[in-house]
Amino acid sequence: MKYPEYKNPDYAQIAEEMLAYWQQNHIFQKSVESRAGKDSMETNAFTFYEGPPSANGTPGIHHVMARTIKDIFCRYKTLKGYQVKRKGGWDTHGLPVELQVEKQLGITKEDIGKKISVEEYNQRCREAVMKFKGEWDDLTRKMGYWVDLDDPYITFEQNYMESLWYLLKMFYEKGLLYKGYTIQPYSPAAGTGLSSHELNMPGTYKDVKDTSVTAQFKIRGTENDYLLAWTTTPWTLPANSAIAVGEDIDYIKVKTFNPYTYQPVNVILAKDRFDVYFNKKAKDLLLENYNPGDSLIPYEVVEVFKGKNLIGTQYEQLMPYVPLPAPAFTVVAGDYVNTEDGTGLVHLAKTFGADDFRTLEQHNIPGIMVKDENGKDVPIVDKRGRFVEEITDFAGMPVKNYDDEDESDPEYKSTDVKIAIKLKEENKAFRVEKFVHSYPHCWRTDKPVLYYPLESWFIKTTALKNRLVALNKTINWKPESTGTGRFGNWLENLVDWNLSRSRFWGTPLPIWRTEDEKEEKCIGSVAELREEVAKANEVFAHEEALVRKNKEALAKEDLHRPYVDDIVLVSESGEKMYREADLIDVWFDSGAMPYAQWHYPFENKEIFEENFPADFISEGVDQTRGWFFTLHAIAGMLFDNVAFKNVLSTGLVLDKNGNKMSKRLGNAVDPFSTLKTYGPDATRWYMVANANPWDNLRFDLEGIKEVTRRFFGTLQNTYSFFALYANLDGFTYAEEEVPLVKRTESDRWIISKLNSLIREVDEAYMNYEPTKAARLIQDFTVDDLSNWYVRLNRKRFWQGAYDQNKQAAYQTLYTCLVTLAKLASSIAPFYTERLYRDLNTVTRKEPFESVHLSDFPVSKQEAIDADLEAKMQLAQNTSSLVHSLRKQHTIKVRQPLSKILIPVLNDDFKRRVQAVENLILSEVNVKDIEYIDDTSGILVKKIKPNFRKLGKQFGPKMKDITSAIANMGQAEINRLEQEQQYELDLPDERIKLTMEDVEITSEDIPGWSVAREGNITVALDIHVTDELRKEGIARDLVNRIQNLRKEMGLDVQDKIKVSIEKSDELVNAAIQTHKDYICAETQALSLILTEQLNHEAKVLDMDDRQLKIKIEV
RNA sequence: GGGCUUGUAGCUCAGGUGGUUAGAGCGCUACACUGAUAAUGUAGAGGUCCGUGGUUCGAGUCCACGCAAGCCCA
Repeated sequence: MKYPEYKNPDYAQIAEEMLAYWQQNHIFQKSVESRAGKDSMETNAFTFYEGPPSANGTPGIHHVMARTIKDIFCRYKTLKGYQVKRKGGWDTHGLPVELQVEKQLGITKEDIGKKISVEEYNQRCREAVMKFKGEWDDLTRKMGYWVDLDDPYITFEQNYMESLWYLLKMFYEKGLLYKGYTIQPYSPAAGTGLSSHELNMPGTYKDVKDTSVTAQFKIRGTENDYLLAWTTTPWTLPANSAIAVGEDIDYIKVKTFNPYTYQPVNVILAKDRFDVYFNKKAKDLLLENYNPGDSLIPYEVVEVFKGKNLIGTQYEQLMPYVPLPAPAFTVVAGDYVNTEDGTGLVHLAKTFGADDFRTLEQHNIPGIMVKDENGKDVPIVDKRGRFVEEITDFAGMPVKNYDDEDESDPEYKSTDVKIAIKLKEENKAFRVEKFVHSYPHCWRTDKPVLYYPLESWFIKTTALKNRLVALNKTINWKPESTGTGRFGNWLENLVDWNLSRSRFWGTPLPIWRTEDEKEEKCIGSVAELREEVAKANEVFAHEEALVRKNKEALAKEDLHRPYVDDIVLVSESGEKMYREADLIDVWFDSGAMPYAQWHYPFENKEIFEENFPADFISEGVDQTRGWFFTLHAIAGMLFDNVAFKNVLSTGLVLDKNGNKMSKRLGNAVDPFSTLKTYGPDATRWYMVANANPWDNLRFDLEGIKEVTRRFFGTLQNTYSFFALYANLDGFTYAEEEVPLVKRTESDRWIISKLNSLIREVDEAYMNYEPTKAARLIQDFTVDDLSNWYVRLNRKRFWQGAYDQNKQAAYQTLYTCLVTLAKLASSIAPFYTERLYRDLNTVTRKEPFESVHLSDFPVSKQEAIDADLEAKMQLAQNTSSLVHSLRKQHTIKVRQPLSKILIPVLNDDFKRRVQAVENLILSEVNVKDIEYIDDTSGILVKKIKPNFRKLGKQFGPKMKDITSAIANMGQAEINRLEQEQQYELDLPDERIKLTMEDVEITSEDIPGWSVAREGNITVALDIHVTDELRKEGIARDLVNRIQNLRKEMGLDVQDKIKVSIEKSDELVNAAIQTHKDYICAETQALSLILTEQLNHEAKVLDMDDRQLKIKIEV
């Protein structure tokens, strides 16, 4: 059996072949099954949760990135012996699906229930949502992402939704699910709330000219001190119940006069806003010279202070229609306060602004509310956008022009203007002016939108905030900052989770209420729903239509709208109960997947328990407040546990210029064509090796090409080299393992490096650092294995008998290759499969039919030889220096030189160089190394302070020490070396230096051309004697003959006869002297020098001369 | 407006705990190698370490304030 050899490997094709191999042999299933626990008590499960994608769009290249990361760690853990089940999943509900269907049908939300029934609409959604499942599955396979596609969880399935209901009921029973209100965009003209999507539609934001008021809020207990706050919605002023300031903003108190009432006032505003409110022209006017009505009003700054000094200040209610007790009318801190417009003090009306609501909620300050006919708290503006009775002066007035009044009529006064007039009269307005700003309008009615409290169902996440924060601290976040920063801050500033969505395609909220809202029920399972329906049907048996509808709805076996909406239940007191119309946030769907994917608790209880929480999840960083949060919230609140122990959040995939990819701009990279062109291995490798997964990736196809060439090309070349000669020699690893001590230095070195590599790569994977792992593997392959080990050992493979030395070389290289295949298999699963199988199928060293069924290599500590690694480093650096010197003098490597000189400053250094002396000599084609030490008398030394050590010790005196050491001459350095210590004179003291306090290097060898790097200095003897010249010519000749052999198409073992026409003396002598060498190298049976060659001879260029030669087989 | 991330060579990226010549690959230029060869090696050019202050004997590294880009949230 031979190792397969390939002419031009096509990596995409290799992937296709390996994919077919996996499918035929069920490798994925085996990789899971073969890792089952040895007995039932043993649990070696490594649990991974798949964040469900939505299949209503086609996958992009960023999905390849995200899924590569997921795949890497699942494969790695499998190699480490864990059983990693990966259940796939599909996210199927939500707004994007609805919008897609609406677009496709050419309808809007308005038309649902009119032009199209909810039933049909939802049916369309159900079809649309799996539209591209085929593409997704195809990509999943082609990119080598191992996930169970046959039995995925699907969020719209009845079982899945039943688990959701169960969880919702858990929340409900813990008192964590409640109905409250939230400030949302609301259109009084249309009588409906607007989604953020509707608010983002083009044309909703328009520039309008509104009346803005800077109001004066009188500070309690002062005569005439006022806080100034600015608003573009004066109609919200009657609802004011607090004022926000920025804690670090500078504020000033200014003594001046009210421009409308002319009364003296002291007003407080941000220092940065001073110029806007006070006219420079009045700066020199005196307060005492002011006359009421003067157009220029004098002013004087009397105090400057920070915002935090204002916090807690109490003020009088501005428009006291509805009284409130303290802590209302207090100054609080708001992180959103700025000084770009307004006064730097922000008026807060709890019912009419989201920030306002949140801030006041945090400070436990109530909003201004009135009771409606049912005794329920309602805002002072009704749902039609009009003031309620209690706002006596303005009762019934619309807060915006909702009555289509003619605004161009000179008599027209908006409610805002009327409020402004009243404030002016009452000495409560400091400035009133028109202000143009962008304000949202309802896309249906074109009328202004209000921010208004609307009822919603909430999960009371704030109740368990501290627990959620504490649990988060046990999670290993990659990168850490996402966990402590983005996610941690989000938890610290948690607000209750608004579950309600007014939509159609989603999981219905399982809550039924009586019309008077006094009784309610939360349903936690299908069985419970059946029971309740049975009860209702009994109580309402006389209402045939109701009973029939209830029965029909149940029979649908579907928990979606509209069926559940048709179900009427009965309350304890015998009232009818109707379902709350809301659907729940789709994030609840995905956050509940740990339970719902197993239909917990109705089925699979054990499986769930074994697989909760997840050991590992990974998604884009944009999921922080999405999936990561909902997973965490549900697990933390209901199960008092984390949902995942390790999480890697991935960055974005941008185009090569750093721009966001979009199909519209045409810079999106098609994943299918990329995989087809470059193959999945190079694509995955590039993505992982190029940047850390949490950093944004600038995706450039050129990068994939580079990876293909540099890493895969080199690895493939190394394999080809091995295969070529192993096949010739019949190496199948059948012989005994050659013990390490019997292998060469370079064998032991590469094996040492390999074992170091195993340890480091293992660590990198373990720490969820795939980029580090990829780079380590790549550097080892290219630099250590290919460019050093193989290059230096080439001859061992094609020269000489098949002896132990040669076997050691094969064994060493084989071990490196097969280990690399395993280490890299998590990232490049296809190519490494080919490599592993090409090797293992011949040797049968391991019983596995796939690299993915093998075990992760174990680093052998005893094989790691740090000293040897250091020595080889020395050899590499020294060789590099010699090459550099040759280069300077344009002496090619083929020309042998007699010696190099290396200054040695200590015995240890010398010992190390000597150990690799032969390597260096053959690498740089030099005959000898001469070591120069003190006794030679030609060494010039250089001394430098050890900054790290001396700095710690002497700190500020470093400048003096540095110059004192720089002034030490050769004699002083020698004295230090001999006595191991030295008294250093500083300007005002004398300190003792030891050898550890300095670094001594050799500077120069007088009269020689030297090269230096770090602590190595090398000098090269560039004198070429005739002997050396002849040897160089012989080598040149060998090289030319080898080229001719190749041109002639000869095989490696073919023998030849060589005739050469005589040339000058030197060449002739060279050929004669080195005849045996030339013949041996070129497989020549004879080499004859003749007077003249006929026309068949080839003419060779040998630098400055030509040579006629003839080769016969 | 807030939170978080990123900013080092033309490009993509490394640069534990501060230490005196800031590195790699690609690209470019030159040379070499030629039984791994549609490979490979060596060398060279190329830097305001985003900016400004500060701490320190010493800052790419620590601190503050900015700038730019990105994400999420308002």
